[in-house]
Amino acid sequence: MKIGELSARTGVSIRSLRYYEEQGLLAPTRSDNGYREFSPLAEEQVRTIQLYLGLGLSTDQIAGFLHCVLKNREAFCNEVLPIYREKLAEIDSQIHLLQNIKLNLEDRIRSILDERPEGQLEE
Amino acid sequence: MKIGELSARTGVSIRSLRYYEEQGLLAPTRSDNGYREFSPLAEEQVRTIQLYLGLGLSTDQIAGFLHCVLKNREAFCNEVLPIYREKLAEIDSQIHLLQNIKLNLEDRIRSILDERPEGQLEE
DNA sequence: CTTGACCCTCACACCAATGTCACGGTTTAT
DNA sequence: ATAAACCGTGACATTGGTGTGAGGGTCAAG
Repeated sequence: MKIGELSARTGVSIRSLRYYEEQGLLAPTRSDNGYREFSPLAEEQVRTIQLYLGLGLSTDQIAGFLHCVLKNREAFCNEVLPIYREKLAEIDSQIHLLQNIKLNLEDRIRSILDERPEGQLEE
Repeated sequence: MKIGELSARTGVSIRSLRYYEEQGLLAPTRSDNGYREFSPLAEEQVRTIQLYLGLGLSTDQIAGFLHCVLKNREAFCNEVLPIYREKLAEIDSQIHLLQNIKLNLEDRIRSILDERPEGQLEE
């Protein structure tokens, strides 16, 4: 199938599909006229890519194990687990950072409300 | 004081101080030779800017209330509270997003470990 | 007068996936 | 044959605070 059909089937923009190819995540053949020709399997492949992107992985990381997980169960691809753990640690530290900011903001909001219980105006 | 001194006093890079001026957060005068001349108050001002940046506010948002909070208590600057609330909502939604991803990752890690209790290798 | 430590402006790089032009070739249907 | 609907490549924009480098003034001490 051509890129337009793959895009329509998956909901992923043509631009992104071309980008995935550039990043080594898709490897369509080329027709005589230069058009990309995708196998029917590409549809599931694109959904798989989207799934990993949704987990916050980069195309680089996905490229490291995509060929394996397309053929095997994830559990048998040794590259996956360390990447998951790395990502999890990263997410955790982001969450902590955001929670600190959140507490700080809540404190400051509370201070303002305490200090200005009425709807006072200024400036 | 000149920009180098302000940078040394605050720990903020010269590059950033120039950027803050560009964004309307600092307004140094200029000496005859074109050098920026900062008032002693600029030091506290820079610390205040850093504080708000640390809360995740943009220079644009800070510019909206900085002149007020430098003269009054925060509670009397009406622009502050809505921005805090907006930011808080944003932070909250980011935390939720990250927590969803986190749960997802943890599930997937658990699945892998369940499915592969031994240190099996492949590929 | 020279050296070195300042200062200035302008401008590109970064991160990473996606949008969006421009410009041009191909195919399909009328 | 022509228009519409595809497809191709290339390249710039986005986000936003900061790093970095080029190229060039200013000034104080020796």
